[in-house]
Amino acid sequence: MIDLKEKIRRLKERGMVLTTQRRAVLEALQDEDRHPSAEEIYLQLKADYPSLSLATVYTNLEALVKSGEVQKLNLAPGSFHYDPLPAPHHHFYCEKCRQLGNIEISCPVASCGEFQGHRINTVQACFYGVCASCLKAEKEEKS
Amino acid sequence: MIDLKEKIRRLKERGMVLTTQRRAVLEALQDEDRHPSAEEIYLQLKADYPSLSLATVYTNLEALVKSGEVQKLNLAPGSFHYDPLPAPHHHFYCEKCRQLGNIEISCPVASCGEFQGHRINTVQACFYGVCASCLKAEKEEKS
DNA sequence: CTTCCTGCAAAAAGTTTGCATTCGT
DNA sequence: ACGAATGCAAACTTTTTGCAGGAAG
Repeated sequence: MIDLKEKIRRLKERGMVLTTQRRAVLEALQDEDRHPSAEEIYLQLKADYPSLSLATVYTNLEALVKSGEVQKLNLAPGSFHYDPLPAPHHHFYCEKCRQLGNIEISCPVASCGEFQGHRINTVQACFYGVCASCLKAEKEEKS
Repeated sequence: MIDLKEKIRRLKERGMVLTTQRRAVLEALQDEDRHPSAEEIYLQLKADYPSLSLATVYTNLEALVKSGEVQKLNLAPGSFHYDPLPAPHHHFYCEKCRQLGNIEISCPVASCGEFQGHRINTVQACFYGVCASCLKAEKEEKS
């Protein structure tokens, strides 16, 4: 589970200002199973914060990534997605609805350290295909 | 090992024209350990084919991906890389020299089929860090 | 000779940056 | 009040697309 208050505490500790917009971006990233893109976050928040700028969303996401509170995922073609859990874990990308989410799979790959002479900082694994709910919609469409 | 003649045979079988440029792109992708970006391929070929256009490189790469001869990798931030081996395997990306290559690791993850209700088409896993040769250069720099 | 491909230029999409104004503390 | 963040616009990067001319079979 994601502890928003704890994240905010750490940000303040680092001297970061908690603006309305930054808090909103953090709140948009509260669901640990959904990993939206910058644009998705922007569109979602635009309703409640009409003056919000897309550039601000990008700036804040970058700041949160640099602080280690958010993980930037380079898994979907065309755009980055953002994950509120910064620790490496595996993902699934639906090529139909373009949603990126977690997948529960035990892949005993050493995540960090040294390997074959290379220094490993992080790992990203992603499965690509069609998600369960899109498959269901596909089936109903055919019938 | 990559059999260029076999690839060309399959392309012709599909009714694809073998132009000078398409052959050049295929040849630039002969080294199975290097996975260059479109721009890297373009710059490499530009010396031998001065009239070559970057758009042509992109067009050909897309055609080769669609034919199943080349794999498009979405692992490096900012740009796609292209892999002459279309079967899924794991990669390593050096954050310093920005080279993408293979990594020999046995990760017994079912690559395709069904998983947790999702239809899996392909898998991409990538380790991020600093490669052996960059680490070596780093060490020599310090001394 | 017909179809597909090339090269150019323009467009599109995603992301970053500069700067004056505003907000948080 | 001060430094940091916002919002806007412009710039930048990578990739895609439209189209006239050219090459492959």
